[in-house]
Amino acid sequence: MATTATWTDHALRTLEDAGYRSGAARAHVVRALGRQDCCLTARELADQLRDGGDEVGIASIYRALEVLGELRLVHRMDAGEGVVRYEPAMPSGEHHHHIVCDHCGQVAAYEDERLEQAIDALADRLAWSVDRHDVVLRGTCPACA
Amino acid sequence: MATTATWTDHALRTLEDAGYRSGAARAHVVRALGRQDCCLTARELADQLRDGGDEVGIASIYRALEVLGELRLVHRMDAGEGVVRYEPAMPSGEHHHHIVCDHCGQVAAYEDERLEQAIDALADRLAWSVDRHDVVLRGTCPACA
DNA sequence: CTGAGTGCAAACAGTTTGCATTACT
DNA sequence: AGTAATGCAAACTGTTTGCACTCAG
Repeated sequence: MATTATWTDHALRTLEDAGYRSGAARAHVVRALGRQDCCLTARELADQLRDGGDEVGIASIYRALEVLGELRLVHRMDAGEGVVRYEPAMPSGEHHHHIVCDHCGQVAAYEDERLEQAIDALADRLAWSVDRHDVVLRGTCPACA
Repeated sequence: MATTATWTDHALRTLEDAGYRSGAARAHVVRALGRQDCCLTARELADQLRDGGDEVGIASIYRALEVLGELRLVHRMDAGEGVVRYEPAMPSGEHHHHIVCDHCGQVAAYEDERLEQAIDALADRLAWSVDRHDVVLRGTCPACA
């Protein structure tokens, strides 16, 4: 992820601008998220931080993720197996979607412009105001096939 | 749902063909699902059954839903707020997707042919074998706007 | 100094599992 | 008769909350 520093800085600044005080736990969470290139769970985040010597209480991780989600700095994504995954959300709105392997549980990312266009066109047709979307594909990954 | 009886019968027959014995709890779950036109949670299912005088233990409901899911008779869908929703899956493969209101939590269904085509084309391009997909839109419903 | 931020442990909600009982086949 | 299906209650898992303590502003 070429934009690692960019997102981290953007996130920290957005937090400050929104009036949040700076604290160690939240900053660690932000920095760890900035290093990711795809989604991860709260536990995975906790494990990474602990392994990196920056142990953060799980409650603080959830609280940080909640705030980041409200500020639209992270995107919550639900692979559908009872765990929520989180990933940094680019301010540009650029994003990808996920495909999950039914056998090994692996989660991969993909992008597709035509899909985005279809969703935009659909959103215009609906009486709702649509501001986000998730497309989760499921199937079998090449390794499990 | 014009296909209520059809789906219920299809499901009961598929269960029998798969070698499952017929039992009251599972049959009640199947019949209740056959009456739905959109997704509902295990608890909602339990409440409906209880209100209809057919009380079924929550464990049996989950076990029935698990079996039905394996047989591809129900589709699990995750609105992303910590509860799994289930809905009957048509043998034809015909299906719809969902849009969730951020404010009131309402879940509505929609269909879009162009979206399906985009996903089919995308699936062909990927090295994975894709057999299901979910598209969840989020935003604000007309009532909350 | 004051209150936001943090961590721990307890509380919670949804789901799953162990086990004794019931009832298809 | 034998075994799958069921229901209850206990166990589990991921997430949230209450509360005392710390630290940024």
